[in-house]
Amino acid sequence: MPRVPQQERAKVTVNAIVEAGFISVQRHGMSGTTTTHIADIAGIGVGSLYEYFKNKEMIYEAMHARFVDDLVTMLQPMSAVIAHLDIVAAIHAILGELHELLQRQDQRYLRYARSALNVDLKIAMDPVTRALSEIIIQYLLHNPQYAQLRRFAAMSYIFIHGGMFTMVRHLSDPNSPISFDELVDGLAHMVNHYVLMEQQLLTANNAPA
Amino acid sequence: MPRVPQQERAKVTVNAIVEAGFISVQRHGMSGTTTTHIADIAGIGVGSLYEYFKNKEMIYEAMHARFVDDLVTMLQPMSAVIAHLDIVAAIHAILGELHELLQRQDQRYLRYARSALNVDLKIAMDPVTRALSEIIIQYLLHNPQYAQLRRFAAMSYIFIHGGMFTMVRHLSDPNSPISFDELVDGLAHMVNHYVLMEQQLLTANNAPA
Amino acid sequence: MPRVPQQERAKVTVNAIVEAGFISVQRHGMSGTTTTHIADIAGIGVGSLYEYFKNKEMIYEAMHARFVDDLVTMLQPMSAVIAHLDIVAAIHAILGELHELLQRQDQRYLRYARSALNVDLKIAMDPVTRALSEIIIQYLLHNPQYAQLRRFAAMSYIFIHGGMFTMVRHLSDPNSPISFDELVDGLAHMVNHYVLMEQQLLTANNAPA
Amino acid sequence: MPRVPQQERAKVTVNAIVEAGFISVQRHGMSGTTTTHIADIAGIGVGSLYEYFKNKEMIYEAMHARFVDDLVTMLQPMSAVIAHLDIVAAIHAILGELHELLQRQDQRYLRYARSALNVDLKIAMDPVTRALSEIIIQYLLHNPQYAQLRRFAAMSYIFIHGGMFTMVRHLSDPNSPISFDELVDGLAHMVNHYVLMEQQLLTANNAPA
DNA sequence: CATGAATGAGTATTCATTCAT
DNA sequence: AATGAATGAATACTCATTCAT
Repeated sequence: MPRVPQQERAKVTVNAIVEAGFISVQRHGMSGTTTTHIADIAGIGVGSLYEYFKNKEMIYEAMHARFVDDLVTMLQPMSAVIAHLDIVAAIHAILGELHELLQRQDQRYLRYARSALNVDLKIAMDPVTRALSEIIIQYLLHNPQYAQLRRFAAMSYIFIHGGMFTMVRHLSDPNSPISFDELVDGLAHMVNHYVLMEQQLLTANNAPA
Repeated sequence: MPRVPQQERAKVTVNAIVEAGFISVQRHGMSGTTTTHIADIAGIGVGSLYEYFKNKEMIYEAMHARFVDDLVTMLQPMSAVIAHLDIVAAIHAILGELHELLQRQDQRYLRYARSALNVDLKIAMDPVTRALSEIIIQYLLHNPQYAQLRRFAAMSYIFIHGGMFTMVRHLSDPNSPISFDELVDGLAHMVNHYVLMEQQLLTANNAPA
Repeated sequence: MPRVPQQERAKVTVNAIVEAGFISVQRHGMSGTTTTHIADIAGIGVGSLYEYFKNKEMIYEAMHARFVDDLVTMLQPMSAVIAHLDIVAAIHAILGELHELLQRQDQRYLRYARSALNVDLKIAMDPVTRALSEIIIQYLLHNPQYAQLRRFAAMSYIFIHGGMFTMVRHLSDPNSPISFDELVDGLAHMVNHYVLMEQQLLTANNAPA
Repeated sequence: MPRVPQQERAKVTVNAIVEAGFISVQRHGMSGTTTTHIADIAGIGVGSLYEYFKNKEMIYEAMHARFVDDLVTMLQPMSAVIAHLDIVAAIHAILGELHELLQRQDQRYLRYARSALNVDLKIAMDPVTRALSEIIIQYLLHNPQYAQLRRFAAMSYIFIHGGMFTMVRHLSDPNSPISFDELVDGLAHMVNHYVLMEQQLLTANNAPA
């Protein structure tokens, strides 16, 4: 029965375990990661893992929570800045930050995402979705001309899931036929053109005087 | 040492093994699949697996090849029909076929893709990319007005990877916030609007003579 | 190094540990009992167990001593009363008390005996044997007609071990073919008939003068 | 999923595992027995245990079945002989055989019973009870004078459980206050006197006309 | 060709015991 | 005295792979 970390020392240990989890996935992949690996990297005994985590699965959950948390932490403060950019620049900004996050610490999160983005895992991306929605809402408040887009939910879903996956895949693919900048530029214009065209169509529909 | 199947009987066995692989992944998931499962389902002894495949990994490779092959086989004949459709209808047609393929045989391929589409596996999607390119080329020959799109490679990459992943994820997600039709419609209009806007911009650039 | 409890507080703790031992065996069985369980129930830290007991085994020993002690404490005062009963009533009295002891505190001792009465444990039943002997001696002093029974030691041994085991087993067996009263009655008459018959035989042997 | 042994070789292995189980319990006690011990003694790999037994528990079950089976096999043919003996001789005969069975192969079964007779284990002694009942019935057919004993079920229960346990305990106790012969003699006369006295009482009740 | 029994290195998990605070 | 975090040896069980028949 995993204990709730009460002492400061314990919190340090819990943190070390999660860190070690990322490092192990980085080194051995997710299915190649063993509890012994994690314990060794964390510099603790195997038994200690089970002081704080019911089982290996719970360590992965904690890792995922950390990942999502860092994603959200990265996204939240961007809202204010992004609202004043045009769509292409805004997406460049967001994906640039994401890129930096994934590359951080020798691609720790990229390696993790590569294994975890397997659709099997019931990855709760909800907090990320919510953080992005918040950004979009702020954006729309500053750019009301985009306010009546159709297919809003679907396009968000596609952008979040497809965009994330494509980016992780691209960053992991040494033989990609396109450059990273081309990918980001593509995603940005994909959104931009969609929005522009929608706006145009809506205007045309409303104008018919 | 796995032999190359020379007799007809051997080909039948190899086929049975690959089939059994899909069925096992369907039943137990990829990480829950064992060589014994596969052998049992295929109706042969475990030892026999190794007559035709060097190891388990090779069976997965064969399964992937089969999957890609079926994807390509599905795509190729669509070329002719699609060329005469508008973009939205064309994408609906393609994704509809893909949907049917993934649902086939009690979601055999969907279950497989769910496990396999994690970025870890060096899934060679090249043949699929090539088949799609062929469709697009045929499309452009019939619709020369779209011929000078910018970011062609990037958009293909995004569409193939992001689209595929989003679709598999959506089909596997019981709590998706959008319907399948909304997803397909979203993907179709994403492409359509991009193309229309590009065309408009290009026309504008070329006109002002 | 376990200290001998000198302070009052320490005695309280030792007692709490032994109590906790019984409760844990009751809840989790003997092989399911861990030092952590015991410490938690006793409301102390694991480390503290080792202040008073060299190891887990010693806790079990203390529990056994307590059990035997309570058995003896129960038996001793019965001597006076029993001496005035006939054999059947006497045995009913003794087994009735034993029954009550085993049922006490939600079958605390019954659960313990169930695990402990396996022959592996070198359970020292000597004090119990001695207490019973004392009862019998008192009984014989008041009932001199039974004084020259043959096989006295063997019958005591059989009664103490076999009787105890059978009773614990019966109380633990939900599907026993006989009722508890039948069991007690059986044990009582087993002894009674033996004694009566012996007496008869002895009288016959001594009489023919 | 343990396979059903089909080849002759497999049956030999299954047998070797059960044998090894007894030997390991003999050497290390039941709780000291590990799957590795058993495999080593059986001269096979650990994995092979699990080819034929779902888990360690199932091995113990097989051992118990073997033990009960040997007990029954020992008892069954005694019926004919015993019917012609007086009660004391009959019980001596039965316990003598039991003694021999427990001593066999360096006390293999004795050591097993010592651990297994723990009341915790839901040891199904039913077949043994049935075999003994058969003996008793045959005995009564030849000795109709004993036919109307009261407390028949209870006395059988006491004799089987208490007698068995007492015997195993005695054989395992180096400091027993009585000899084995005294024990057997005690059990025999316990039954004999009970029966004699019952007969006497019944006769007295029926006679007084 | 085919088999399936045998294998054993590898894995997650437990728990009595220690010891720094 | 008391604690509880840390430990790591030990354990049951799995499964890809081999090889004698």
